[in-house]
Amino acid sequence: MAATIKDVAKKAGVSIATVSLVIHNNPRISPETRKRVLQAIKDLDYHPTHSARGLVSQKSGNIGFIVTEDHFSRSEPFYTQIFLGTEFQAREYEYYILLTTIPSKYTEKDDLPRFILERNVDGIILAGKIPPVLINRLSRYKLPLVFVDYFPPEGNFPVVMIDNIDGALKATEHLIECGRTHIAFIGGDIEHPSIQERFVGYKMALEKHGLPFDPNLTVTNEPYPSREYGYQAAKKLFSQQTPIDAVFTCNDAMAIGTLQYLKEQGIKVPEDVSLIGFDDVEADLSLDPPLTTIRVPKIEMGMQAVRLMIECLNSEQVFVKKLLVPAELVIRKSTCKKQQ
Amino acid sequence: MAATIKDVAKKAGVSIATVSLVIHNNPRISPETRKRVLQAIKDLDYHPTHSARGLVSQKSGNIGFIVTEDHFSRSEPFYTQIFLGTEFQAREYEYYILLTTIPSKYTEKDDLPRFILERNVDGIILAGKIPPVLINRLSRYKLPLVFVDYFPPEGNFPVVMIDNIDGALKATEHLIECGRTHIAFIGGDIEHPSIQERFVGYKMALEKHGLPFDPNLTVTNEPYPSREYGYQAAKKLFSQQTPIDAVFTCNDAMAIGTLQYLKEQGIKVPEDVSLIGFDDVEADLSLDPPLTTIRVPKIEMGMQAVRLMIECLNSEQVFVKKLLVPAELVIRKSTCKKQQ
DNA sequence: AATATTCAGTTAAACGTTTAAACTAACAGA
DNA sequence: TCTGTTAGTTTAAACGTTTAACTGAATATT
Repeated sequence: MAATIKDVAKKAGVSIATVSLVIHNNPRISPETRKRVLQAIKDLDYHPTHSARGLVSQKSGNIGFIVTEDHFSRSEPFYTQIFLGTEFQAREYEYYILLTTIPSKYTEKDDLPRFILERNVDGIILAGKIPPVLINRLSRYKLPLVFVDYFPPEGNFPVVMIDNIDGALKATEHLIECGRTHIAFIGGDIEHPSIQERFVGYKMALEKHGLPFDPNLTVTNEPYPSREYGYQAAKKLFSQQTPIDAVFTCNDAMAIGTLQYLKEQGIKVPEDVSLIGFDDVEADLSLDPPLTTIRVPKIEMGMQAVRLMIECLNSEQVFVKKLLVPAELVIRKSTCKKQQ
Repeated sequence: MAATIKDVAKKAGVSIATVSLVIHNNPRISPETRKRVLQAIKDLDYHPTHSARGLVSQKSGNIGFIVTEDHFSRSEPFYTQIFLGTEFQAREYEYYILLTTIPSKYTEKDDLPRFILERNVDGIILAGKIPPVLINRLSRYKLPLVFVDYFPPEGNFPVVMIDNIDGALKATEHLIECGRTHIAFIGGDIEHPSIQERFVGYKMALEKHGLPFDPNLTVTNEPYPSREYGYQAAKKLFSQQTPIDAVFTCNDAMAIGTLQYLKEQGIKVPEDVSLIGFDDVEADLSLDPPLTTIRVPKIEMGMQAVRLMIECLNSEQVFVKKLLVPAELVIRKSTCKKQQ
């Protein structure tokens, strides 16, 4: 049987309270006693039991992680990486992460995650789009909620978001630094908040560098940011007569479609048209040429979410911090300096 | 504050023991009392607290999940899916999964996962290759261990494995049913147990259907089952004069490499040469033609692992069951009937 | 010298359950 | 009528911690 605090106390010749105080670095304990206790702890390989601690402290030591089923199991492991980030950081702070997936169309009838009912989490991190009805139900428990990669439409919560504007700015500026002056934007569905932000970043970069904004160079009405629609968008763009020497697509999937179209048309990438995406998905590397893109630091986002959560848990008053994590330019072979 | 068993007891006018007995369906309780208690539980939305239960029952209600860092975060979400499977099944049985990643080169010096020290898991599921030194350390705790997708070289543990032989058999038989008679095998590193098994399945299918086994049609000495080596292997294979009308590659990555080579050589897939892979990775769908392959039921494997674990936890004597989960043929466009 | 303060530790209650053992009332058997 | 049995419920201990309140000794203050 594993050692308990009683065994340690007996071995060190003190009361169990003393052992506990030593563990919590209480200054009331004399150096000698502390040393004896520490030695006993080591000898017996003692570690306080999770449940016992949890019971008396009324803290579970766990953080819940909620994500919809399809988000978590989709092929691009975006949320998996975020989850992994939370795991790393939680371990650091001696918390456990309890993951649960929920149906994408969560309704009032569906169960609440069990960890809430059993009071087995001290707070909850929610990743990606979460049905409002669930958010409502959760807010009734007075657990801190932290959102990652989703800005809840109602309520005021701590969130960790990608800095889309900054990322798009970096992408566009990179193209400008390559000497490109006719830079197109392919955006998929402009209703989507992240895409809107990326569009803003694009325009900011143009303005900052004194380039004109030409609506003819933008396609923002495709229904979905997929490869197929990337292809379609490129087709629209290049069927006009406007000259184009660079394209910024708002995600890598669309960039891949665009690339396919350009190749079919015999347009050389990166020489004739330089191409930059957004996301940094696995497929980028096996493209020809490998895609220059903006990397989203997924692991980092997860870590930040946990840090926000810890702050919430340690502070008395509710506090709401919104965090933008910067995306990073990854230069590969689909962009290059323009030959004059 | 959330309701406790005391609140329920008071509301129903019984002792807390009665409430507990009702919850555990103890037959000693009279129907009327039971009904009253159940009503009170419902009214107060009472759920027993996890830590309190854990403390008194000396069970954590958690199952640990260990996987190496690189396995979990690699691009193809193989272990993520397995993990997800464990989550689904664990939820069913009212267990929580506690995931932790470990360094791939785990040494004696590295920490044990915290959930072991804190006695916060009742058993551990280990996915993928696990360093023997860790297995040794873990076996000293008397927690049940269940392995998924890895057959530990020492010791006798419950395991869940892919039925590689059956999968390879299915793949090869599919090619035979397509009327192919000169079927090549590309295997990567034959030292790897799964690859050996797939090789066995391949040979079994040939024998079963009275086709000769020709060593010239096999490449099994590539260092690593990657796209590049798939390309190389195909090159070796097709540089000989032996006719080939189908190829079974032991995984999809090598199939992709092989496909690239065949296209470059102007060999038509699936007409001239039909091609089948193994694994069913995401990329298969965006190939031209989309790859016929053998799907590994990852979610199912995770679920099975949990079921095995539950059996371990509920049975007194140690028991060791080995499970092979069948892989499934997924027909796409890279295979077709041979034109005579 | 008497009293107050500080130091270093102990005592005991509490957290929310489970469960063996004890209890009580009703009933059956003699 | 007394004893034994059974059914239904309660009592109380236990699980392994934390921590407020307490104690006794040593030291400081007057």
